[in-house]
Amino acid sequence: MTTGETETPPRRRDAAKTRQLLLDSAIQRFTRDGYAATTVRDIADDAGVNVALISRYFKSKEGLFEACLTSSVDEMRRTAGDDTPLNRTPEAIARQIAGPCSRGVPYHLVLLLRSSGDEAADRIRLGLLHSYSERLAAAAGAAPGDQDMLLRAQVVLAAAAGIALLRTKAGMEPLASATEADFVPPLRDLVEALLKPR
Amino acid sequence: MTTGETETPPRRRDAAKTRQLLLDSAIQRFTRDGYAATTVRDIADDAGVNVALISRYFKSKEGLFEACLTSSVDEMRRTAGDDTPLNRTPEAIARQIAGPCSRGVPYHLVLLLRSSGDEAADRIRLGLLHSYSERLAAAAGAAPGDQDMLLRAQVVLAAAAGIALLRTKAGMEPLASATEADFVPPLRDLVEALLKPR
DNA sequence: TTTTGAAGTCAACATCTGTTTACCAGCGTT
DNA sequence: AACGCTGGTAAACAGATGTTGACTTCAAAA
Repeated sequence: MTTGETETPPRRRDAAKTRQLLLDSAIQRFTRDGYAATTVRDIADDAGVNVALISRYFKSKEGLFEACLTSSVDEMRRTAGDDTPLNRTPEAIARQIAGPCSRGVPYHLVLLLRSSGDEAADRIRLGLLHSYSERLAAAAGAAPGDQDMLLRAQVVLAAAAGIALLRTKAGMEPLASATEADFVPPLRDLVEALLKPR
Repeated sequence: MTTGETETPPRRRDAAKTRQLLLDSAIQRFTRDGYAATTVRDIADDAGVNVALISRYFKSKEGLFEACLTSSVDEMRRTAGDDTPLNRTPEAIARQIAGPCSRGVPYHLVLLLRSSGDEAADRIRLGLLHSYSERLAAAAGAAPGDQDMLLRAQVVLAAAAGIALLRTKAGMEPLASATEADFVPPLRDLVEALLKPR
């Protein structure tokens, strides 16, 4: 055989699809390795396209990172979104936090933790974190403007982010290989304790 | 005046002190910006010495990072150390987590979260995280080998790390500028809920 | 079929980054 | 005072990295 691999047909030209391919690869890399440790060549290779296309479609590496954040934020709003607050029992919240760290809320939270030093990216990040924590506070039955409960909601959010990070990165047992079912009971306790009506 | 700044006398020659200067600057940078986003020139400039000294005293950037972790771990063991478990009430634990994020446990935890991709560094990190979580579980009255309680202790640790990270990085209000006193009540609730004897 | 514009590639660029090598300067010893 | 050792500096190197501009190739419109 002439080519080393199982010959993929030369990939029909499609700007939108290529853009999405780059976006997906970038999200994976940025989430796993962080902004600074990821090179545009890594991303392009993962996507199987040429490096120059990153500059073309996203203007720059920072532009690509912003696009990743925006995409992640959108998907987060869609999936973990604006369903009725009544549904958001501690159990349901805990289950979201405990979800698989390869996708879902924990996955997005880890990306949200990544920083590029770019100001626009920081605003996007802050926007989601803040709105999410407000929804969390509301779900706990807090009146709008209840700063104490808002702080507690943000503590929950921060805790979820930290847990997601350590689950994937540190390899600390038994946390690293605990199943979703293992996580729900402690996390339910955590959410209940922090978000209980006062 | 001939020099632009308030003339410091040309810094007496002292290898140990210079080494420590580099270590301090490196810890600050690595903690704030992460491993990949920090350059050895940044560190050297902060310390006011020549870049080449990093290679001399720490062999390489990775060597310096390992030294930072080791130093941080040592100090953590010393300060938040092996005092009698009886003293470690939920209140005391919460107070440690709520401490100033510019030093103390939260500060060290953020550095511990940083990754260089280096295997030796990962071992150091993992070592502390694991031993710390075991002490936490023991303080909660868990029998040795109680995997369930160990998992809960690691959740506490991860939560503390996430909170420390978001406190310093994201600028999310009211969390970012909450005082130590603001943090203690919610964190006491968190610790009690997760580490209560079962 | 020819034309045309967009999709994709290639190679070069300027800069940055970690590291090394050769050199200089202070301080104690003899 | 001369020596030597060690702390410190400067400059250069090789490789990596983000970005750009010219070029090629494909597919649809004319």
